[in-house]
Amino acid sequence: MDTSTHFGRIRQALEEQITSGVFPAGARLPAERLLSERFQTTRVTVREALNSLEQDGIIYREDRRGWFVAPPRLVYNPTKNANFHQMAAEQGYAPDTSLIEAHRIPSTPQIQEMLGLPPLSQVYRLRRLRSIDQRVVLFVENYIRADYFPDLLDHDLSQSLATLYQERYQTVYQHVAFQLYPVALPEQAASQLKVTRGSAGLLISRVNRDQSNRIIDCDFEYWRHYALVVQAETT
Amino acid sequence: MDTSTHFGRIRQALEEQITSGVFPAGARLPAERLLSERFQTTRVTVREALNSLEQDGIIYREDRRGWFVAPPRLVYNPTKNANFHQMAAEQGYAPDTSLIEAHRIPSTPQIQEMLGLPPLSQVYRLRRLRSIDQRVVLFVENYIRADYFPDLLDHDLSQSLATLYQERYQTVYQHVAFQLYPVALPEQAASQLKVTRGSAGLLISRVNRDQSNRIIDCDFEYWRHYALVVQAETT
DNA sequence: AAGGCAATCTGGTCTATACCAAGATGGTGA
DNA sequence: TCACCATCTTGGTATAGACCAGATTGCCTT
Repeated sequence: MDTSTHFGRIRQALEEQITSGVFPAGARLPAERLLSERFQTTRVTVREALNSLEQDGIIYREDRRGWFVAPPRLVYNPTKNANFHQMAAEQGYAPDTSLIEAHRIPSTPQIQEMLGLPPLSQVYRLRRLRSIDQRVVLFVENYIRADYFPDLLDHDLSQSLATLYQERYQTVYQHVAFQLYPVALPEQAASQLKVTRGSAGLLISRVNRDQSNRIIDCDFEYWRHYALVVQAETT
Repeated sequence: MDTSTHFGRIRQALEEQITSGVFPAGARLPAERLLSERFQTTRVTVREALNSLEQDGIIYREDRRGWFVAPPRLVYNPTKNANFHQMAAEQGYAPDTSLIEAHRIPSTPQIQEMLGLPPLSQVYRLRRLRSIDQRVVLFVENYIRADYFPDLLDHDLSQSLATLYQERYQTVYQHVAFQLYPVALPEQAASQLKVTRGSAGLLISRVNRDQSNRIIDCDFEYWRHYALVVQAETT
């Protein structure tokens, strides 16, 4: 690390205190104003150091609540039959899903194209928020073919969809196409994830097919960028 | 976009001028000082708007040279037998590779583990810089088993390794395991990519096997984050 | 024509300060 | 007991400067 600048030294000092355990994962850092006193500098410079650490995924912020030490990244394999709860549990985290909304709505052109549906088709739209160890890391929108899953909304939607499909509809994820790209989090995702609008994030969109190769749903996953490392392999 | 703030309005104004073509892909934006005059504000606020656009991958900076409009993202499929030149050409870009250095060196513990090598093994380390349409987008380090590829350094190393392996060594990429995560670019990658240390980037590391399932090389690819969208699918 | 140097332009870093708006907290009254 | 409100704390946004160091450019010298 470059310690020739004031901001570089602040960055390094904080980083050391984090890795040495003075501030453990999940801990809140001292307030910006306090840090600027401690380091004999201004808030502007402190914020540059904090932004830099945030970029690196070492800390994250919650809007007007403070800066926190980021926990280790979740390893995410989008090619495996994605089950958030199972994946998180296997890695020793305590996962949780909360349902924000669930509706049956007419599909939009974009969704029609992704799902291969004709205009005016009905889809379910789920919006859910997922956390590991009480930390919100993922805001996800699912769009699901309504004709394949009658009465879907009557079930518990805070569980894994993969599980629900399998147990109630004899349907399993078999094939997935995904796109992944770094973005700044859009308004809705940012506010749900309680981060500042424009924070770095990762958008993963997937189109899923079942055992008969029918497209059954697609989703848009907005991840906090520090929260995961994507891993996959092919043969 | 939120235009309730000064910085939000600046952001939107710039974004409109970019999407409307006033500033085409690759164009340089006016200097920060000039923008702050135009928008009747200060450099600090202008820089916040620019940082926000940068996060979104709409613009990028080159250290002390200026701000530029980002070209469309390259679609990258890490599961296909990765050939940078072929991939870029197929998408209508003009790719180029320049060799920074190529040595035969003793492997480090990290590399030994990734390649499954005993201590003291020799590997080739290549450092290369890759660009599309004259814009540097990727800094990549390759570590290659020296025992499998005698005299590798005598060949043209600014071409695709996949091509070289195939034509000279009857070896093809067959299987790849990759990890991908958002990072702040480390010192060396940032300076090679001519961006500010700490800029957002994407690190993709891969371990490649040949048709006999032998591990033949691994690499660390540091991408400018705006430069690509990762895409893959599985069956 | 080629090389080197100096002026100029650019973003990078920094100080000092101010006000705003949302989150957290604790007390008060129904 | 619980809803509400005032207060305090926090980060978010903004102003108005300043100096530094690398990149660029063009002139001047050889």
